[in-house]
Amino acid sequence: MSTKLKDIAQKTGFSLSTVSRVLHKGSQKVSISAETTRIIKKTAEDLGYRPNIIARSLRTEQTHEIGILVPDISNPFFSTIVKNLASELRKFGYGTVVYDTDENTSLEEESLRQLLDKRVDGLIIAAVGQEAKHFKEIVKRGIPLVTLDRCFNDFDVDAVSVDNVYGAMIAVQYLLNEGHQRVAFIQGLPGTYASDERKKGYCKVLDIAGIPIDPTIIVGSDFRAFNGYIETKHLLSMKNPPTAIFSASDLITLGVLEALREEKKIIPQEISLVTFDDPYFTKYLSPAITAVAQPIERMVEIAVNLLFRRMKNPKEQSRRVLLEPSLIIRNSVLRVSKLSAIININNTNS
Amino acid sequence: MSTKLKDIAQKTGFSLSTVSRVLHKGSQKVSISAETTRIIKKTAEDLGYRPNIIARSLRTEQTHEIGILVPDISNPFFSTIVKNLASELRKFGYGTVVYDTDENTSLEEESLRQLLDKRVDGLIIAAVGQEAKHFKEIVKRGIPLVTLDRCFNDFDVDAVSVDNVYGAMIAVQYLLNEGHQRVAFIQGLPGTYASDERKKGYCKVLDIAGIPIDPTIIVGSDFRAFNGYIETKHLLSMKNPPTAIFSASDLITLGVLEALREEKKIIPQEISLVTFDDPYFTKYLSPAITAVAQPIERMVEIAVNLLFRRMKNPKEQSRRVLLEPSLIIRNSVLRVSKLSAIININNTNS
DNA sequence: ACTTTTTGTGCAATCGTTTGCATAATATGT
DNA sequence: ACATATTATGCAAACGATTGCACAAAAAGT
Repeated sequence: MSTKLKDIAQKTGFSLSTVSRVLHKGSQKVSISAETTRIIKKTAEDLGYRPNIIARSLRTEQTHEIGILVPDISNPFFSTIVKNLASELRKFGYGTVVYDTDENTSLEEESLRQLLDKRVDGLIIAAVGQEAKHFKEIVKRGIPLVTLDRCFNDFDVDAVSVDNVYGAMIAVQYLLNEGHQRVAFIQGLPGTYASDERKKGYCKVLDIAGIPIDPTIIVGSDFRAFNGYIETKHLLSMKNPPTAIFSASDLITLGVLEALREEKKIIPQEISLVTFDDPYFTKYLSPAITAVAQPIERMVEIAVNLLFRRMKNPKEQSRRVLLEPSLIIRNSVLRVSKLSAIININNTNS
Repeated sequence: MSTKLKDIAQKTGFSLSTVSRVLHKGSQKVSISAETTRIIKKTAEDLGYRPNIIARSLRTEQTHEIGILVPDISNPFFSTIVKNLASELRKFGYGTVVYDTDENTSLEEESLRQLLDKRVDGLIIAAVGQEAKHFKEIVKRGIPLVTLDRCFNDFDVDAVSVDNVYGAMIAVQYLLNEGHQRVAFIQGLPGTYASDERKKGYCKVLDIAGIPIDPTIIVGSDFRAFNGYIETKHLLSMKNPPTAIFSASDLITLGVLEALREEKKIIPQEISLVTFDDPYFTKYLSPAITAVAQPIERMVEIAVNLLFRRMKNPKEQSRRVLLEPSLIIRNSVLRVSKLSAIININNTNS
């Protein structure tokens, strides 16, 4: 087996405690002679000592692991988040344990239980829905938790997300200003924070512009590509089809693209498109798609920050950080009339 | 704190050992009365007992965790693999610890060390390059290891991968049969198994077809999108540009698409394109891209199988499984002349 | 009725660390 | 020169589980 403290103790003649104290920087309360330190460190090096973190965790009741819960790791938006989280947390000496909840609340509960069984020191989660009772339980138990991207309305917890209402507003505003009057919205899973907020933004702008909201062109039921596909097919088949589509997420947009290709509709000549999320592939498409970009690196950085703050100071008032998304204008929107009534919105969202 | 065995022992009056034996199905060598079992199970339930897996791991020297190493989790090919691995391993009661090596050998070594520190029970890896000495070390130490996707030439270890040579061959064969004479190859990181094998296949078909290999149109230096972008720009600027591009991976292809869009080249009218890998977005593009698809689910299944077999039987002869990829023909290739010399290849790769 | 086997339970060691407390040796202050 | 402070080290008890061994009681075999 691998070397342990005992081996080093035996070889050097020092006690287990002394060896432990030398090799474990933490406990500086006690002093150790320079010579002893040297000898022990050298011996440890020679023997290729690596601490048994399992034993350490058992004793210290800390794992230095952060649990991460995402709805779908194969979605590039989340895999990018996971990648960034891992590298950010690594800087602070923390590892990550990632679970994919498959946009499924019961799998989410199950995964959460597993993470707790693993005794993670904290959690960063992008929740499936608005069902928060299992998470509230966690927080009550004093386990640091930060929500990322997906927020809870009725749960006061550290959170970071993009301002989804505002993001939807700038997208729809842009479409209207280019002269579109009939803009469809393909939403994600109703009940999820991201989807509902985006819908709010969509409605708000139509309202400001004085365009009546037509519920028949607010469609969609989840965040996957197939949803985008099926709803686009449906929208195109209407007697009075929309001239533009605003899509609630990157995957949905993929489905939209597939349907448009099948139906031989040319973007933007025959239909315009704006999407929420700016996955890496949007800029490679022809035409490139106009998109609402989320500052992922910044979100991740803030999430980690909030988490560590919480870990240091468990009693502190919780904070909710909303970041401003930006509209990246590419070539997927047709200007259908000369500018008439330019509408203007301000980001007055809390 | 959470309930532990001791609490249950105290509450029921039985000893720690008895409680442990009831709650831990494993040790069936000893029998326990049905009544006792009932009482203890009920009490455990009531108290919401959850075993401390850290303590358990310390004692049993098993973590029930499998370490996974991938070069880039934000690449959809690998994030799909990770997702599938996690769900497949979960079926067997194993968790996963995922590390992203960022296509970087020294980060790979570092990650490997971390995984060992975590005492994972086995490893499934997609290695960065052909540098295998750190992995050989692992195998010598008796830790079960399976390589996935990326194989080592000079390292006899359980491995599963697609037949990359064959995959490249069917792709290039198809291009030639559609009448292309000048086919460029944009490779990935030279020295990696995947890239080198695909290049072999490319060369082999040209050889069979009697077309001399032009080293100036074998380009590229890594698996990322920017590589595809820059090399496509370069290929298009040649005095004698290729009529078709065969791209070694999905991300490279994204870069190719970006460059083609910038240069206003229409696919397939002005340039044809076939890509290795069949990431989920290929079918959403217009035109849809012809691609060499890898049977990811099958690869994952086999990798997990090999791993468990190895864990059961450490001495067994190692196996290497090569799966057959398939060409998914879509609309990114132009037929440039009527069929003349149809070439035929057989999958005679070992 | 007396061995032998089976069944049910408990004792105590162990896994590899960390850390509060005790203590010996040395240094410092007066 | 003596009291006190500081420095350097070791002892032993945790952390929460698993498991070989011992042993009593009950069942089975003769």
